[in-house]
Amino acid sequence: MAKKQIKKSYHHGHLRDALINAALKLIEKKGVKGLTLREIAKHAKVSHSAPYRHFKDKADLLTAVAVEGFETLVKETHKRFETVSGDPLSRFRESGLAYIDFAIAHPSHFRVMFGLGENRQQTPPALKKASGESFRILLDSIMACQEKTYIKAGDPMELALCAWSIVHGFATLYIEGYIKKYDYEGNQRLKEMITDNLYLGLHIKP
Amino acid sequence: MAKKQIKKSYHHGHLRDALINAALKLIEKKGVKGLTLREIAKHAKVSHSAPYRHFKDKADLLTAVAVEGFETLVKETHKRFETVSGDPLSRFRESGLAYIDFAIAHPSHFRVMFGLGENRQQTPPALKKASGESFRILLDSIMACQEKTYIKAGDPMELALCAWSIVHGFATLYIEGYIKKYDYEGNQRLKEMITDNLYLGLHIKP
DNA sequence: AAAATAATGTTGACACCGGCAACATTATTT
DNA sequence: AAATAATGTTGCCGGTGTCAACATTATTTT
Repeated sequence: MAKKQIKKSYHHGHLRDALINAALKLIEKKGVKGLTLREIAKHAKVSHSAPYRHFKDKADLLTAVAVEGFETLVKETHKRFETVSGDPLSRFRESGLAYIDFAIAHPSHFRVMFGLGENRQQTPPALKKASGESFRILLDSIMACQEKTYIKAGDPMELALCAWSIVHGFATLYIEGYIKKYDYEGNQRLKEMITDNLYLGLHIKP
Repeated sequence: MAKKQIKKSYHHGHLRDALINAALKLIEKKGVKGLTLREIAKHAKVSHSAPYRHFKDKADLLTAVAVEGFETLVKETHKRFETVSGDPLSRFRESGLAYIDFAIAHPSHFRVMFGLGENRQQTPPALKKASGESFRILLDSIMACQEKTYIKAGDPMELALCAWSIVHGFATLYIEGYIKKYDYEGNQRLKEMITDNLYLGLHIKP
């Protein structure tokens, strides 16, 4: 509720969040490549050097944006769980579809979430945590499915990795333009086919 | 064979290729992000503006690098086909493993091959063609498998997309550091598990 | 063969970018 | 009230992509 302050003071008050939001807006509009620290600062109505009081450098800001992405992905996935039966298999399936839909809805944001690697020595802890929580959803639903023998036995970690791979691969190929021949309904079908093929691979009973 | 010329002339002779090679070397060493047009030119012993006689801009050069990547991927896949039985199922499997191994062996190059999308209006024709030839391998082996009823019936295009998705997703997640807990042998196992899970999804007979 | 033209490479400039240091202003602690 | 920390600004630096103007060489035309 400390949001509607009249901005008159020298200090901004919520600059860190404002910068992340500005970055998000600019990313959606102009993509990651054209994203500039100075333009972000300008949008937050602050000088070009101000961001350095809140972020070590540009990559650090982008890491925060990526974290934000994983967090909203988790939120949206949970929201979609409520629109579907409590059956663990339905949840498993829904988590994959939510992942793909998120990527398609926010391609640039999605790229930031995964396009930071770039010879990085190691993943920043905040990012590791956020992405881990997203992965956790997949892992949990797989284990729940295993308990009901919907999914074959085996290291759930590895099975989850397989599941993640297929939805991530599809999402990536889609937003990079390698899957285009199908209109929206066609893609809807494709998405389902992907999860179905995966299920066949992990299923016990058809 | 026109390669061993004494370089003394004002004109370079093979500058286009030289630039692509220089870019490849620099990409392997310093990653995509740190890649600079001026440094590429310097490595090719040419002024910072010379590349513009052969490429429209930096993105155009990177597109050429991406094309080169798909071409060598195709070559390496064919090479590996010779190390394996002529059975279409073995070839199908080998094409997936070759894809993953290529990405792991040349992560930066792989990123260039897929990291250009970035709100691109449409894929450049040369890139579309090169990537299409790579996809063609997958498509052909799937159709060959279908003829022998190794793989279930259905639009081979969609099945190939599923196969591509899973290996591409795994490769991407691996090089971005999201799959790290396993040493090399472990990953070998994982790679095989991925293709195996995929096969179970596409198989007719176990 | 000479001249005209095209292709290819160089130099120098421009605006912009990320990042840093030095300084200004405001919050917080002592 | 004074000292200190936090936060924001200004000005600068080297480096980058790109372009225009110019230089040199290759190719085509006459």
